[in-house]
Amino acid sequence: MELSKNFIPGEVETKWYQHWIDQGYFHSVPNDKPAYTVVIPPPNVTGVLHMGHCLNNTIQDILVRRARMQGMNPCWVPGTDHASIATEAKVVAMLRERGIAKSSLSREEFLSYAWEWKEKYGGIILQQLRKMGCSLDWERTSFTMDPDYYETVIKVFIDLYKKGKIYRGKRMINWDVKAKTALSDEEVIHKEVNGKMYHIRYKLDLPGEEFITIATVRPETIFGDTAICVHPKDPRYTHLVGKHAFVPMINRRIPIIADDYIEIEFGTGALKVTPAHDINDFQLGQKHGLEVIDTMNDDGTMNDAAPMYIGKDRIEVRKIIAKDLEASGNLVKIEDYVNQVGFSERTDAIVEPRLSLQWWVDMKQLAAPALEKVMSDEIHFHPAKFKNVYRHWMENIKDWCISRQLWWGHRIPAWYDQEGNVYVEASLEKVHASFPETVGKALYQDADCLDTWFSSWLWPIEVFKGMSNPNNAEINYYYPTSTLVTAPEIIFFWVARMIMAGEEYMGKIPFKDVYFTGIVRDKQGRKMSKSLGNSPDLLGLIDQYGADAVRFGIMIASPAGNDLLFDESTLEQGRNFNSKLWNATKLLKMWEPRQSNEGPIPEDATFAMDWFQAKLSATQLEVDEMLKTFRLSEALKTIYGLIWDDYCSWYLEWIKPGFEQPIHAKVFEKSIAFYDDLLQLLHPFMPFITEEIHHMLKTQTQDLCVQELAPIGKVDESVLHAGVLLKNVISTLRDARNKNQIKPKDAIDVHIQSENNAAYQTIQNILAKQVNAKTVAYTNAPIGSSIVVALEKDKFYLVSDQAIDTVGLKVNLLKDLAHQKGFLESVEKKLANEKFVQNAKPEVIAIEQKKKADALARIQTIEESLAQLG
RNA sequence: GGGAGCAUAGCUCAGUUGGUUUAGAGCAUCUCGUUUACACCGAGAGGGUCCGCGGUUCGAGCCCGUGUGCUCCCA
Repeated sequence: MELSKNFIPGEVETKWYQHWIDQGYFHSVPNDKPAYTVVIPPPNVTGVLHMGHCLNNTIQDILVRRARMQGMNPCWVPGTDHASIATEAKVVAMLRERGIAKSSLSREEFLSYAWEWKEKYGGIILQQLRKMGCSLDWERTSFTMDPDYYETVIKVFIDLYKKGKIYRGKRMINWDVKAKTALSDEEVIHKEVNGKMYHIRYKLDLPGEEFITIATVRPETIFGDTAICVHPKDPRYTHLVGKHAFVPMINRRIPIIADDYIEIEFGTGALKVTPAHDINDFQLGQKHGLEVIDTMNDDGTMNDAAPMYIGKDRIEVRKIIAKDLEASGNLVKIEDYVNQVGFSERTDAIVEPRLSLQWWVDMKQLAAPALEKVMSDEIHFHPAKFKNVYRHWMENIKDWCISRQLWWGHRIPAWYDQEGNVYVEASLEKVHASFPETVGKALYQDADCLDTWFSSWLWPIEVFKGMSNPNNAEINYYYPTSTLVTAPEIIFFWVARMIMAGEEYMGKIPFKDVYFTGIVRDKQGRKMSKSLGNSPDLLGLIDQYGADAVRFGIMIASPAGNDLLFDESTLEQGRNFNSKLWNATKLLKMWEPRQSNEGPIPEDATFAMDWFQAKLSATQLEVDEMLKTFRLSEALKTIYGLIWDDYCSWYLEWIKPGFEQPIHAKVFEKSIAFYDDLLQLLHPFMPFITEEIHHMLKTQTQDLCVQELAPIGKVDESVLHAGVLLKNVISTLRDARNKNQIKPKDAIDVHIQSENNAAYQTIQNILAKQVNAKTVAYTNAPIGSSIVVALEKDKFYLVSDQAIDTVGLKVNLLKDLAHQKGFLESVEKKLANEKFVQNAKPEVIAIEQKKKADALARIQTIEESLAQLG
């Protein structure tokens, strides 16, 4: 069979993915094997695959495929999140394009559009995950608004309400003026913005023309001012405390109060207090019993509290009012000022602090056990540094605002009567049943939906119907899940809350390990974003390089716990690795028909096989340890080196028969077996090409995907050391050839001067092949007119037809000598230090003494070689 | 303002309880090479006052203090 020049991924990927699905390899049912459960962080139902998903899901797939090979019963559950704000925003935008305003639709009409849209576009992302090779159990695909999931969310709301952990209250919330909804603190992104600081003077209610000047970045909110506050010890203002001033333009009279919250140095030292529009002012207002005047509508425009600007957007008003204040003589000055402004994560609108009646979860009690589980390492965080972040947040936890003024989501199960009484039940019928006094009354349901995360926090439980069908066989088998792989950005949104829900509703942690991936950034370290246009098209990259290469590229550049600087060159490296694997296959296939059973296995081939076996076992152990500790990138690097360097560059060259010569059948079979082991080791990282080659090597009884790992063999350390020696000799002699400009084609004669010839005899054929030597001989005395090379205590004389560059040789030897002498000196100094000899452990001293002996021997060898050069 | 983390080769990173040859890998760079697996390749080389300063120790990339720079989280 003639193989194509290079590996062509496209067809192979489609073929194997379909085959794996057809065989049902990814579908899990409870059995007597240990479960390895992973629930996907559900992407937004409207989402498309980006680099972050690629990293995150590649990692999950590696863990899941590895578990499958380890004989566990892996179950990786796919699904999507209804993502209320993001999805509703997309549907609104879609409707607007069709000329339909959301406000013209009833709730039911809007939701039918939303569902239609979800059915059409939702889940594209799940298709894309197949392209990457993810071994998800598609029969378990879940959605946070599936009927039983929906009921569960409602049930949890009612339960927490009845336990007194959910309440309704008027609080300052973050208001998204574009989406017209409340946001949780976590949904607000603070950015530095270049703004202005306006100094505005307020006329005092005193005889004469006296003023007090305040500094603010938000002059448009002056209509909501209900006090001016100064520091009680600020000598500039003490005489004014208790007096009054007038708000410019509307001339409303407000008190001047004192509070040590004020920073004397900041601005003018006098603060305008606007309780309706600033969280700190609100608290100050509460403390001092100030009035709250809301000056804005829910879309961010001014209301009738700001009579001259009604209906104008607050940002626009900021510019206009500056001019108007100037005209009225109240504007003292404007300075440039950089401040932090909150933006909505979803709509990027500037968030307005707003006083509003919302639903809240009391977090204090929920947080305590969830904190403990992580601090005690019952749940392991990888990397552990995130424990600090988690603790800090949990210890300062604030109540969770869970109502959103949206239609797409789980509608809050609360009904109100005309008197404003609240009845919380799953349906109107149940309200009537539980509260007979409501029968016959006009009740209306809360119009709001719940925060998306109020459903996501039940994900590891409800994908197995753990709430809607408690104690079913699946939840009992799969829960707690094994590993959660997610971004550190959602540690509070999601991870912390899942732990709380797990404790509250299952009495158990939801997962044992949490692996936090890095954030994917571009080469310059910038976050990937639509606006920067630095987010590559993932499917395009898969087409270009192949899914395996993309997986390789993203994993090799992804150190545990660090951000990943995405650079297409690592994908190239992945593609090159594909080629390497492909070419090694070609070589083996070329040898296949040349097998021979005649005679014993050559001694050098035996050595090569023993050595690679030892190397393979040693590396398998290493990789095992790395994967256990989630050092995936390191594991991949190690496997990469094992295949490319040890197997291809060394092993295959060592056993390679001469031109058109036969290969011993036993050696061939062993080489195929080694290669298959390597493919298996690599499979979780690069599933497609490994499965393909696995089947090319020979007729297989089993797919690689489900092949269990064989126990790891014993590591023969002495063979390993012999291999290191051989490699060193080869490299050293090749270097000498290079430095002396001996052409690769010119064969040389090698004479070895060693006290241990036996060590070289088994490997001399390999040595000859690798350094292109006609002969390898042993000697007790220097060989004239040769190139001398020293390695440890042994000397090698290379005889060639080429002229010898004795000058160059000498330079190198002298350099080496200087290095060795310097080293010897440092060792001797250490050994001469009495305190060292007294305090250091005996092993350490022994090592130092060996270092000294080795260095002395080496110096002697070099000096002899130099003497011979004359 | 509060908290956390990071600083090792041009780049991205390893470096496990302080001692395992005066620091390792991959990529990039340079030199040589088209010898039937592979130029998406092979062989080889160069490249680092381990951020500065101070301390503990017989001994510090690793521990302590301090300074500087960067990143993230919270307000």
